[in-house]
Amino acid sequence: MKGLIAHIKNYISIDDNEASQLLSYFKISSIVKKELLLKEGEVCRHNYFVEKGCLRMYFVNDKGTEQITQFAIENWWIADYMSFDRQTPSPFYIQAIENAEIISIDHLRQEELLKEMPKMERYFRLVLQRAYAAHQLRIKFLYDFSKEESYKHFISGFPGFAQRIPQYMLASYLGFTPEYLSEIRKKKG
Amino acid sequence: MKGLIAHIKNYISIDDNEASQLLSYFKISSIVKKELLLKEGEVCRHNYFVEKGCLRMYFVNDKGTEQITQFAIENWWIADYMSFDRQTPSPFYIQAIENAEIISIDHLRQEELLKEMPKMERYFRLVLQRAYAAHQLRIKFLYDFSKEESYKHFISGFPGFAQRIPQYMLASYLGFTPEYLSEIRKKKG
DNA sequence: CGATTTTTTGAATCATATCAACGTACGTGG
DNA sequence: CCACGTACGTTGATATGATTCAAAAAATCG
Repeated sequence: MKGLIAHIKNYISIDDNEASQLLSYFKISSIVKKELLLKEGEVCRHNYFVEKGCLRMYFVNDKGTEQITQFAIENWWIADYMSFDRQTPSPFYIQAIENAEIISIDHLRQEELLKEMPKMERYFRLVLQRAYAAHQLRIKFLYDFSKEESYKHFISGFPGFAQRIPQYMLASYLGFTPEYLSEIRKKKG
Repeated sequence: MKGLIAHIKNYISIDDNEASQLLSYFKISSIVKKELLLKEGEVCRHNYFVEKGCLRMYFVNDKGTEQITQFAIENWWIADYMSFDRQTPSPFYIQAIENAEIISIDHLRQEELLKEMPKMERYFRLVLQRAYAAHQLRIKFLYDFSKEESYKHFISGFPGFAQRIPQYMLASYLGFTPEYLSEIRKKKG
């Protein structure tokens, strides 16, 4: 829970009393590589915070290929917010790609928390604003960059992260085939 | 201001007193087609709500082509949130593509508003959560659909809207060329 | 080690871009 | 309210970045 509390303190100030109040709303769990937190067709009932490890969000397309839409590493929140918001079935999977420690809060408990501690509205607003801002930029990159540029940009933007995941997952996230990624890498060294 | 107040009331309850308090924080303005609210290199100082009309957000790529990343129509908020958050220069333009009525609030005033009326944190959180949710789905569509499917999906998802904008803008938003859009349309009658 | 998972190769193919030219529509000022 | 100019849309030929498929090579794991 250390990571989450520290993260919250980056955005709003809370005293020790409030911090311990918070704890009762969240559940911490260890999950193993490949474990699924959400499956296609299920409702996304929880909002997840990654204390440690790495998750991916993906869907399966018509051809049966897994398409990764996002990763979540330490200090990121992840959920299918459309499904979470409306409690409707999700088209996505969320899966651990490393053993991980996850803090979760379900939809109802989150509402209760926000009722009891309205200042947490500010925390979540700021987290979502930052996430939305990142997505706006991501859309720009998707339109602006060739596949090769996307790869280079990712590598330099998240140094070290590329080594944590198989290349075919990176290719999937960047929107091209593993074969083509292989070709890009060959070209450069 | 009617539209904004109604929009806020969809998310939180406010009494007449609070509603009139709100008014003093926002500024309403009429802008004409082609007018720019934000230019590349400027800081995005305002958060904009569209009461009437239509805006586009775009950037200019290396080749000098305008790439549209989003539209904003009635009842949508728009800003470059990275730039707005950190008050750093934006890579984007925001422009009216129809005469429009816009409600705006600058970064500082928004903070003052949130201090005076903390329940507005909830409003903005919910707005951002919905916007982020829409972006998550948009990323999925970008990966899932062929260009032709993107077009069909957009047309059926926003019936009537395609008629409000030139086709080359729709092509730009969907990530392909006007020539190719023309070809897609030919195929279908 | 052997078994599975991941990465690389190369050839054929496809979706989409590019460019240049022509056709159409539309709004603005005379 | 017409005519002109500019903005928008279409066409077809050619080019290209990226995919597909099948198979081999390499890395990782129990």
